[in-house]
Amino acid sequence: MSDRKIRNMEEFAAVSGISRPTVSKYFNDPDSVRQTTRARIEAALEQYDYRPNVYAINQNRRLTKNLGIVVPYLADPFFAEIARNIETLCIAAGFRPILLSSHGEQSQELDNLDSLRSLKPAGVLMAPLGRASDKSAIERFCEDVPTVLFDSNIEGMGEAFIGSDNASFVNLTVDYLMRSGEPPCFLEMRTPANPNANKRRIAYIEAMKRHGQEPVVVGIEGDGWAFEEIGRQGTHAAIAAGDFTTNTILCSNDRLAIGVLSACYERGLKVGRGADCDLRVASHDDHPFSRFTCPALTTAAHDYTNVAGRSVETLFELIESGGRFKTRRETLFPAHLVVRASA
Amino acid sequence: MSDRKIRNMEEFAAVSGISRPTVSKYFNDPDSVRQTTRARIEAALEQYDYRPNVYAINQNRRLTKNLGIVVPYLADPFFAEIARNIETLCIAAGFRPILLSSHGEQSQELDNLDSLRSLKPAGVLMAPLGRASDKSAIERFCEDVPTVLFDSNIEGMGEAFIGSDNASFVNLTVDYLMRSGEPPCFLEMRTPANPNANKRRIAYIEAMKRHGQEPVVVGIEGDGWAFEEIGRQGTHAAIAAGDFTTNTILCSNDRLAIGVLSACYERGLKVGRGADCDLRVASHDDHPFSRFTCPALTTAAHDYTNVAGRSVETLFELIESGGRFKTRRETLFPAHLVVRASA
DNA sequence: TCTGAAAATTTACGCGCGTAAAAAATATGT
DNA sequence: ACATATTTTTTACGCGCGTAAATTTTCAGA
Repeated sequence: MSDRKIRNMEEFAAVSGISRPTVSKYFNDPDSVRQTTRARIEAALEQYDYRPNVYAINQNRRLTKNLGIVVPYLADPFFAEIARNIETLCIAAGFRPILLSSHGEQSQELDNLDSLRSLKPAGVLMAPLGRASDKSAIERFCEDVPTVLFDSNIEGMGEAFIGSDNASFVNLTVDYLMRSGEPPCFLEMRTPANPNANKRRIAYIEAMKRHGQEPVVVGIEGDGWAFEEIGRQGTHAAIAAGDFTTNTILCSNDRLAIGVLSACYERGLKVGRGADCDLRVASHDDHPFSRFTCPALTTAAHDYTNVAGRSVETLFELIESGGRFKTRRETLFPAHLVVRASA
Repeated sequence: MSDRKIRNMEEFAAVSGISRPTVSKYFNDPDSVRQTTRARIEAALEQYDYRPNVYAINQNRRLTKNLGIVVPYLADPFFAEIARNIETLCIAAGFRPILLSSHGEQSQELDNLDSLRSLKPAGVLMAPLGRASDKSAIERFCEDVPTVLFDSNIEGMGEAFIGSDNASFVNLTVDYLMRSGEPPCFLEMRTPANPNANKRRIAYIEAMKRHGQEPVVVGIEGDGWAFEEIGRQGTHAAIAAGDFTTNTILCSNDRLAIGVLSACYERGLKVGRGADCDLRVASHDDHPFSRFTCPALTTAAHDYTNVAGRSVETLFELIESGGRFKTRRETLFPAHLVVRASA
C-alpha cells in the first residue's frame, strides 16, 4: 500500500498504466474490460486506495446504483426485519440501498419520496403507510421512478406488488382455532392504518361463514403506530363491555395481540389452550417478538425471506426492463401456521 | 405552476430574474441573500418545481449536508427508536440523515464506514458494535470524518461520546431491589457484545458490596444479537444448574430479561413481587417492548430524548468547530427507575 | 443628495467523471 | 502470417453547480 494519495481517476489511471476511459469502464462494470487489463487495474487498487467520487459518477450517469427502500415505521421490528433482509440482498447485487422510514407520518413519506427523487435511484422498494398515504403523490412518484410496492398494496400503483396472501393467513388461523376449540372473534383497530387489516377482516368473516359460524368483529379505538398500547387499552375496554362472545380472540396482527396478552395478564386472565385457561389468543405476522410473549403467540407467519427476496428480484427485473412492466404484477405469499402456547 | 421544465440552475435563475451565483447562494443559505431577492426566488420556486442537483452540489461543496447515523443492529427496537429521534432532529436542522445498520456484523460496519467516507458527510453519529468492532478502522475513520459516538463508548475514539451512566442504571435497580426484597443476582451474557454490559457488571458488584452483600454474577452462553433467545435458553440452563442463589434476577438488559420471562413462563414460574411469586426480574434500558411483557418489566430507563438530543447537539457543535474539539467530551445521562409488575 | 457599505451581477474557471468518435493496439482464427 | 474482430487509447466535450474576483447596482444613513 503506497502512501501516495490518488486524487482522481486521472491519477489512478496513470499509476495503473491504463487510460482513464478504460478505468472508468472498469468501475462501471469490471467484466467489461479484458482480463489482463482488469488484473492490472486491480493490482493498482491493491497498492493505492482510490475509489471514484460518488457524486461525480452519479451526476453523469443516467442511472445510479442507488436503490430506495421506504418503510412506514422502522421502529416496528417487523419492518426492521424485512428491511434488513432487503438491504442485504441489494448490497449483494452491487447496489447501494438507501433506507428511509416514514415514521408513521404522511409528511415524512412525502419528504422521503422527494429526497429519493432527487437521488435518481435505479429503483425503489416501497411499503406505503396505507390509509395515511397521499395516493396521488405516490402515483406521480411511481410514474417518474421504477417502483415496486411491498407489504401494503395500493391498487394500480407501482409496477408490481409483493405481499402476503391475507386470506391464507386468516384461513390458517381460523381453521386451526375452529378445530381446536371455540370459534374465534376477531379483534382489530376500528380504523386500520393498513389495507392488509381490511383484507384480514373480510377473510375472517368469510372463513367464519364457511364454517357456518356467526362472525364477531371487535373494533377497538386508537390511532397511530403504538399498536401494543392500543391493543392493551382496547382489550380492557372490550372485556369491560363484554364484547368478546367466545373464549377465543383472533387478532388482526401480532402487535395488537401483544397488547391483548398484556391486558389479560393485568386482569389475571390466563391465556392458553389448557383446561385452566380463560382465553385463547392467536394472531398474524409472526412478529420477531411473538416467540417471547407469555404465553408464546400462536400466529400465521410471513415468509420474510421470500417476500424480501421476491421484492428485490422483481425490482431488478423491473430495472432491467427499463422501468416498466407490460402489466402490473402481483405476488402474494401464503402464510404458514406457527402453533405456540397461546392458542 | 408552470409546465415548463427547468433543467438546471442557469434556467431557473433566468426565469426568476436573478443571477445564477446569487441563486446558488440562496440554496446554500436562504438567509444569505437580501429579503427582496429571496422573495423573488421563492416566488419563482412556487411557479416552477426546480431543485438543485444533489450530486452536482455535493461534488463541489467541501462539506455536504449529509449526516451519517450508524447503529449496530437496527432490528433492535432500542436502536430503531434512538435512530428515529436522531433522524427527526437532523432533518429539522436542515441536514440529510443517512441511516446505516451494521446488522451485527463487523464486515457490515466496515462497509458502512467506507460508504460514509465516500459520501463526505458533514459529520457522523455512530453507535459502534463494541467488542466486534474493528477498533483501528474506526479510529482511522474518526480521523477523517467528524464523529460523535453514542450508546457504546470506545475509549478515545471520536471527538465525543454521549451515552448512559451505567452505574446510575445499576444503582437504581439494585437499591430498589435491595429495599423491596431479596438481594439480586446479576444475569448477563458471558461474552458481552457491548462495553455497557461490562460497566453494568462492575457497577452491580460494587453496589452489592456497598450493601454488604455478596455479588452473584450468572454468565450465560450465546453469541450474536438474538438476545431474547439467548436469555431464554440461558435461564433454562441456569435454573437447571441452580445458578440463581436468590429469588431476584437483575438482567444486564431488557432483551435478556424478555428471554428470562419467557423461560420462567415455560417453566410455570410466576414472576412478580407478590407473595405468590417465585421470582422477581428487573432489568435495564426500558426497551420499547418492556411495557408489554407479562408481567411488565421493572427497569431503569434511558433518557431516549436527551441522549438523542445531546448527541445531535454535540455533533452540530463539532461541525461548527471545524470537526475537532480541544478535548474529547463525554456526556453520561442518568437513568430513571420504572417500577412495573415484574419486581 | 451624497457617501460608504452591502448585495447582486458578470465573467470565468474548476470539480471528477461519463461518454462519444476516431485512431491505434491487441487478440483470435485460419 | 494475415485478415478480422475486439479492446484500448487519444482527444474532446459536457454534466450542474461552487466559487473567486472584479464590477456594477442597490441600500441605509447622515
